[in-house]
Amino acid sequence: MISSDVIRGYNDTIILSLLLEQPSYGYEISKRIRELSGGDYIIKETTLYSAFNRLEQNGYTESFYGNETGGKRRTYYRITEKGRTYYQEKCDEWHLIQKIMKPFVQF
Amino acid sequence: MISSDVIRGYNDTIILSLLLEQPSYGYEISKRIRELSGGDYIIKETTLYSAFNRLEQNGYTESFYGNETGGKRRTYYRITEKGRTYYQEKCDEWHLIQKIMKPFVQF
DNA sequence: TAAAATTACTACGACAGACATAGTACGATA
DNA sequence: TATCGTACTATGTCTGTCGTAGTAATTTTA
Repeated sequence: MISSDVIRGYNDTIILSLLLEQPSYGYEISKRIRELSGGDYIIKETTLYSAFNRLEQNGYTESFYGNETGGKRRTYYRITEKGRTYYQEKCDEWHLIQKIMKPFVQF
Repeated sequence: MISSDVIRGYNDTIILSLLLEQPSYGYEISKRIRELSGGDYIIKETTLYSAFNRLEQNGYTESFYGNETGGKRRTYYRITEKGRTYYQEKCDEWHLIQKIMKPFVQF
C-alpha cells in the first residue's frame, strides 16, 4: 500500500544515492544530477537546499565544513546509517510504484 | 526537462487510462484501480473525486448521468480528444521519469 | 424487519514538497 | 571593473493529497 504522493519525495532519494558514493555538497550534487540524467533533470536550487535541510532534520545525513582555504566555505553532507536504510526503503517503494503504474501507461 | 512534481499528478493519468476503455464512474474506477494494482494501490475517495473535477475543468473528460432507474444517480465520465492527447503526453513523461530515476535507484 | 454494509458522493481544512523570486557574499576570469 | 560561477538563505505561493465528517439511497444479512 503506497501513498500517491510519490516522486515529489524522490529528490531526497536521488541526493542520498549520490551521497552513498561519497560526501558531497550542493553544487556538486546539482551537477551530478544534471549529468546522470543526461540533462533531462535539473534540480532547482531551492528544492535542493530544502531537501538538504529535511534530510539532516530526519537524521539521514550529517553535515560538516570542508577545509577549503579562503573562499566561501562549503557545507558537505555525509549519509548516515539511518539514511542508508531510508534509501533502500525508497528504492523498494520506487520499484513498487513502477509495477503499480505499468497497467495504466502505454508502451 | 521534467518537473520533480511527479506521481502526485499521476492519478489523473491512471483514471484517464481506464476511461480510455469505456466511460465509467467513481466506484467502478476505484475498484479497477485496486484490482489492476493487485491491491497495492487504493485511491482515496477525496483524491478520486477531486481528480474528476480537475479532469473535467481541464476539458479532459465530460460527464453525464447514467440511466439507472431509481437509486442514487451516478455521474459517468467519458474521455475527450483533449484527454487522450494529455494521456499520451503523460505516458511519455512517465517513461522519461523512469529513465531519469534509473541511475539513482538500486536494482 | 431492523441494522449494517455498500454505493455515491460533497465540503472543509491541513499539510508538505516544489518552486518563483529575490537577495547576500565571495572568488575567478575577461 | 564587470560579469560569471559558486554557495547559499529567506519568504511566500501553489497544488495535489488526504484526514475528517456528513448526507443519502440501496442492498445485504442477522
